[in-house]
Amino acid sequence: MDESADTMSADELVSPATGRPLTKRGEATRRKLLEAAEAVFADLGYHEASIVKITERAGVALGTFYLYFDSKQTIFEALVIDLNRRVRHSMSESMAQATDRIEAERLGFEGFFRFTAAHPALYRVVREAEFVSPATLRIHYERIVEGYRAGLRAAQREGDVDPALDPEVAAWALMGAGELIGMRYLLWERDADGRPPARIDDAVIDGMTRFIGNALRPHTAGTPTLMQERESDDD
Amino acid sequence: MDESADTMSADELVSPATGRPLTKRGEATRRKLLEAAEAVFADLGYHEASIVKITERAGVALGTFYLYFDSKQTIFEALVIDLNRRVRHSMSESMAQATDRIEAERLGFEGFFRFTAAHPALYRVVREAEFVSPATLRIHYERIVEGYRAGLRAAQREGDVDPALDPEVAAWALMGAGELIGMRYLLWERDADGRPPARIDDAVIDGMTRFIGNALRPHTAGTPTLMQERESDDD
Amino acid sequence: MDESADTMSADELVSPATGRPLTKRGEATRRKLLEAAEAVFADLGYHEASIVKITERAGVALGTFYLYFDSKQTIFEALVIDLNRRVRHSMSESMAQATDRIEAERLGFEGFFRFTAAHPALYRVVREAEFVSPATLRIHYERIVEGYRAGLRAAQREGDVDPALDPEVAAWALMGAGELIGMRYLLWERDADGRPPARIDDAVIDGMTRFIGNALRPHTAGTPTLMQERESDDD
Amino acid sequence: MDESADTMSADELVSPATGRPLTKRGEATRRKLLEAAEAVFADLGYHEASIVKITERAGVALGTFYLYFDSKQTIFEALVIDLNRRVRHSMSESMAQATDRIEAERLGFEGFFRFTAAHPALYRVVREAEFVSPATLRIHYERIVEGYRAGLRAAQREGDVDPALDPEVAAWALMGAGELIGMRYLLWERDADGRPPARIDDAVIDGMTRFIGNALRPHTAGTPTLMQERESDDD
DNA sequence: AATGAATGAGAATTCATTCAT
DNA sequence: GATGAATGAATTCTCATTCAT
Repeated sequence: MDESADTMSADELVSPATGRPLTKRGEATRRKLLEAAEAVFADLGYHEASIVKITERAGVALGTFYLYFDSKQTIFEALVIDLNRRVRHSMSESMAQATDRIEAERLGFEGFFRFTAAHPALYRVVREAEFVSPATLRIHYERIVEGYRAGLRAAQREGDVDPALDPEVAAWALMGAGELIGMRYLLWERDADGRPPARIDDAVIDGMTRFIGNALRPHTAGTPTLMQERESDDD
Repeated sequence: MDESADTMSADELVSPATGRPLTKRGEATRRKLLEAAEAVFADLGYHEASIVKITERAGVALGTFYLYFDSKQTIFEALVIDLNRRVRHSMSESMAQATDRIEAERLGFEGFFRFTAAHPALYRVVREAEFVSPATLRIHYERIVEGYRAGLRAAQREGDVDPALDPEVAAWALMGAGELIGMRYLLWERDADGRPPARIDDAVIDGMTRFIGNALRPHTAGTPTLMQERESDDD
Repeated sequence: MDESADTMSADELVSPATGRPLTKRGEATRRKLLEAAEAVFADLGYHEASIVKITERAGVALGTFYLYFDSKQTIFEALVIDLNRRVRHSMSESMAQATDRIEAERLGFEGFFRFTAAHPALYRVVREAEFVSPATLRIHYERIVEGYRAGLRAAQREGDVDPALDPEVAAWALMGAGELIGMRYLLWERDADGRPPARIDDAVIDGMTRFIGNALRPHTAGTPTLMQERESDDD
Repeated sequence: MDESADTMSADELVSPATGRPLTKRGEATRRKLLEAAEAVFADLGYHEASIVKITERAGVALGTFYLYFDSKQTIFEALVIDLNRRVRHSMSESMAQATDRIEAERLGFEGFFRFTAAHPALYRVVREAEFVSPATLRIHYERIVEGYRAGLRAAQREGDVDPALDPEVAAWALMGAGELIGMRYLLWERDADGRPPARIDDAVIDGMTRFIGNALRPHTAGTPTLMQERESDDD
């Protein structure tokens, strides 16, 4: 997996202290910190992690941290954005193999699962953003949904996906389904030796595929009319 | 909504300090603490919350806390378990109205959304358990999945749900879908006045209903065969 | 000198943390902290002083500090107000011995000098307030000026002090004169052994007395007309 | 006011790093640093000021600072000495206008007030020296007192000033009086718009003039005898 | 001469938990 | 049962100073 090729989007990095662009040496140190932060947050979660632990792991002095990041929260956010880029990269690489639209969606999941399996602890980092930096989590989800939605729309135009589906709603539903499946069968699962699995069990993948296929594929007849009887239910 | 009838499962409460069962007065204090904790955790999240804030809100002295709970984590766990009970109550109450199996699933979602809408900040508490007490979150999810799975199995036996679906996998997928939809359209959404909506927009509910209906309903022909060509993909 | 009788004005002390009134034990601890702070600020000045040093000197744990004071600045301010009370006490005790109005003013200085000589390092604390908490320094000066001004007014009514003097301006001038004399001849002066003097040299007291006497006493004739030629001089 | 003509006494400046005399370019950089330091110390006070802020304001790199000054304290001291020169310049320029001895003293005050009014924040810098570099503050005060004392002595010889006054003591008293009046009526005073006044109110100047005139002028008869009854008062 | 990255000691502050009353 | 004072480890962040380039 080469998604970690570059660790950070490089658009004009500047020192938060001086506001000046980084020198080459500075950029290298910044990268060391980001990599250390990734490891530490994955091991300990956001709240157990500390800046000392990050700088120790990066092999730099404590004060150096503040040359590159304003706070623990700042580096966390940078990391989430970076991880988002890498997950999407893994997903789109996977989807590129697809021969049809629905298969593409399925392969998107596989790319997602592959990333999660390769960095089991890391995906936890992303989810913790809900409690650390909600705005950043929104960005993460919205960027993924955006890809899904575009794919679903295109598939609807070509008749591969049920035209009655709302692509936005379906995209959020699919992402949620994928996350929980990933959490349940990758992060919680342990094999006989107590180790996390390298990939999701085939049976689960089959189940997931069927579920997605059902949900998305166009249906000829007898389609749902249930919602007609929805009445205004309140508490 | 009467799901808050009793705030805590009451099976033989004992003081963690003395190990003795609680007196009536003791039970009242314990309940006050739990209610205060609910409010404080909802307002501030787990890490910003503090024992002093909880005891202040409960109107008891700091030391009193440790008469009833071992630690901040303990009371948090008690709260999550309690919330789980209340969410499931809301769901099953809703499902009881259903006239058919698939509608029951849809109504389950509505019960879930209703609870979330009524206590927007509270459901955040449950999700935060992933980072505070993962074991407790598993319990929460598993209890919900259990209900789903049983429902799906029964529906499959009666031919209302696609027999090819794995009920366990489908249950996790559905729950994930529901959570993300809830988060997106209840917790993040704001109306014109910047207030969270009391309920999910009808169009979204329709979209969700279609999605679920598709995913679950039995399909006569041309069913997915895509997975046959799944090959061992690695990193 | 008994001006240190009570170390703190006692009007309803409350914990800054809980806002509740202090118990007897709490008040004792608070006093210990205040006394330690007095010593530490006097030894080291505001910026070299630290909360650890204060609590170590007080013999309490670091965290205890925050049960009684919000910050280093807060305890400093409390101390300045307290010292102000004690200086004024020393001054008014001294003035009570006077047999005439002008002598009273002179004795006021002596009371001030006596306090400064008894706590040489301490008066530095008060002056440092200019840079730490200007508002508190204003309070300090204004309280002293208030006393002066009242005394001068009364003396003017009885014909003991030049009726042409502005009592407010004269009060500030006198206070400034006293402070600098005190600084020069008490805080800077060292005797043969390098020790600060216990009192100001008589010759200086005489000089000061003459200066004050001149400045305040009514003058029969040839009084100043200098200001007539003051013209609007600007930069 | 041209007192800022040269910002630093120029007797053979050398680099503290190399010990070598400064080049022309070096002197320019040194001056930039000193001017920046003046602004930063005035804005923030000694402790809030930082070397980075000074170098940023000067538009040079952080490391450059140590080419010209040994430490933060060093540059502060250099600044105080410089300000002292400028205050005295302002005072003597003012005194040169006087037609008699006592008026000269009054005009000295006006020069002092004019400087303070023109650089309200700056005079604070000088006073802060008491806590940063007491030795430097002594130099500052002693240089001013020296001028006063000489003036008073000359005036006494010519019979313009009370011969019974101790010129040294009177000088310190006058300086203290001037400082507090300046602080009270220039630095604390705010006009209707909340802005510091450009000059001291005439009434205050009049009051001050009367005070000084009284204190210094020779008095024909009935002069103070109060001090004869001074007895050794101790604690 | 000038640069700016790196350093690390030191500061203030928080808070879960204990325990004597 | 209830109280609330005391504890102290741990955390984040600042900044004067050094030094390799």
